[in-house]
Amino acid sequence: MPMHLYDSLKRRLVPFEPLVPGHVGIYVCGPTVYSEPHVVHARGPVVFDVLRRWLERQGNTVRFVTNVTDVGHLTDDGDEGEDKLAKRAKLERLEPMEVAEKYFWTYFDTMRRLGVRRPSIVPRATGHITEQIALIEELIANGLAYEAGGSVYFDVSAWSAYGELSGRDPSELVEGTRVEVRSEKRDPRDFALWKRAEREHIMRWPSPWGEGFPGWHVECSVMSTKYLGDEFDIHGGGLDLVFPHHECELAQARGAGKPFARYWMHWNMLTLGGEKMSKSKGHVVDLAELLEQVDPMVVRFHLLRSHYRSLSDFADEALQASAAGLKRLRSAYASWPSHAGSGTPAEAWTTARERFAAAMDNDLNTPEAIAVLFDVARDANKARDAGDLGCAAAARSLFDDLLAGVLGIDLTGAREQDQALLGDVVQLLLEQRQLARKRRDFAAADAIRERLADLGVTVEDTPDGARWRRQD
RNA sequence: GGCGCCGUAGCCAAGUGGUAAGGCAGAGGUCUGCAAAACCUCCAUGCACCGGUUCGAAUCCGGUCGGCGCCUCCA
Repeated sequence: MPMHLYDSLKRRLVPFEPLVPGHVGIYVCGPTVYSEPHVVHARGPVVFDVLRRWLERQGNTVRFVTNVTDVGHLTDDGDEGEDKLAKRAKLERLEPMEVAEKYFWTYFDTMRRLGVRRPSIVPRATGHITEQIALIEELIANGLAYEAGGSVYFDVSAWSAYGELSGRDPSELVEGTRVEVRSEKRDPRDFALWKRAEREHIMRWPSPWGEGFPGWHVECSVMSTKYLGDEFDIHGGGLDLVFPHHECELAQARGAGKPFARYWMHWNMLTLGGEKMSKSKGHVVDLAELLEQVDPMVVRFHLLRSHYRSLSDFADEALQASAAGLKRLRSAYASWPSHAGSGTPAEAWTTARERFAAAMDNDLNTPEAIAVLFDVARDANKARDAGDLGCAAAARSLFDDLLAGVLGIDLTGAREQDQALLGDVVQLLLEQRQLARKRRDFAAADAIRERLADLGVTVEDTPDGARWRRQD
């Protein structure tokens, strides 16, 4: 039974088969690096990080490409408004590239805290201007784009498939009240591939049509196919990118003769008290602030506790429930022995592993996979209490494998805390022992030293007080 | 106006034709000097509502009500 994924283009669950067996190419639309990351930026990276880990575990080599937009993304709509980077640069009195650098690293540092591994390649729009110009020239040659006043537009009327991804009828798009009319465009539905740079525009490159800058959608068509091939496996993004961004990407790529993505995946929005989090409405949770209050792993765990195609609510109560649940899994894990003395061998959890795999293979159903782990926790605690340490140890390696390895939930953090705690606890015992020595209760003092020695902690009395170390 | 999604216990959240996962919170119990943790038991005769199809529906169809998203920048 192969993995099944929901394909947004086909609008149904389909078996996933990589174009080249054993190799998977994934392209995910990354952020426009012009401001601090919000929680909304975390869902896609976390979900795709898990997808990547799961595919690799099936023996695939995954090339994971996430772009970073650093030019061409305008504040208002596709064709008017200021460039987001340029606007921010003015505000902060920085070079646009400085703005991009700053938020680029903030973004990836934050993602790393959430356990998101670095992409294989992180292409930037400004680094692929020549490729974008080449694609635009090809579209013009194919009769799908035209130049007007130093700008180039995609001719939607010439591409009948336009609307296939978002399920829109191109002829009805005109009816939309908010499709603006701009004189140099032949049709209000047309979108910019290349924009003429006005005199004051600070981000500009030479092109066959004069100085200008690329439209927002072109970069993804170009960079995905450059690094993954004209046809590649998975293209991902937020649900709100389906239209117009992905629709336009698809039209541009196919219009240039590229088969493009074979599977489209879109994650759903985050809500706060039932309302969609929206950057433009200021209704968002700042990630840095949130991470001061909760363990990054709680955020990751909470995101995975709902299916990626469902809404996920970040209300405080919901987040706290995740924190409490994760705490239970971690403390259970910490209570299990790391190596089996005797008892049930590793195949004790075969069924659990199968259930976990079935959930993951079913369109990455992480909530169900997590439910399996809670079942394991309960059963392993029971085994532990019954003295079946082999079974508990096997559960521990299962957690290492699935909770840490596949879902990317860090369990060593708990281990480091345990290490710190060990020191404090030994110190406490030494204080009690010192009190015993003071009242000349040497039997008690010696008992403490011997019991610690049994546990592998050597105590040595020195003129400066007691010292301890682990015997390894 | 067009397209689409959703409505499952106090909260979060799976399940998409075979008789309601899991988590949090809550109640009772075992254990315990008392707690905590852990474990056990309980916690939706019902999945917004009304019809229909079916041997059988939370799941399919129709309608009603309610919430939301996209059609502008957003992940």
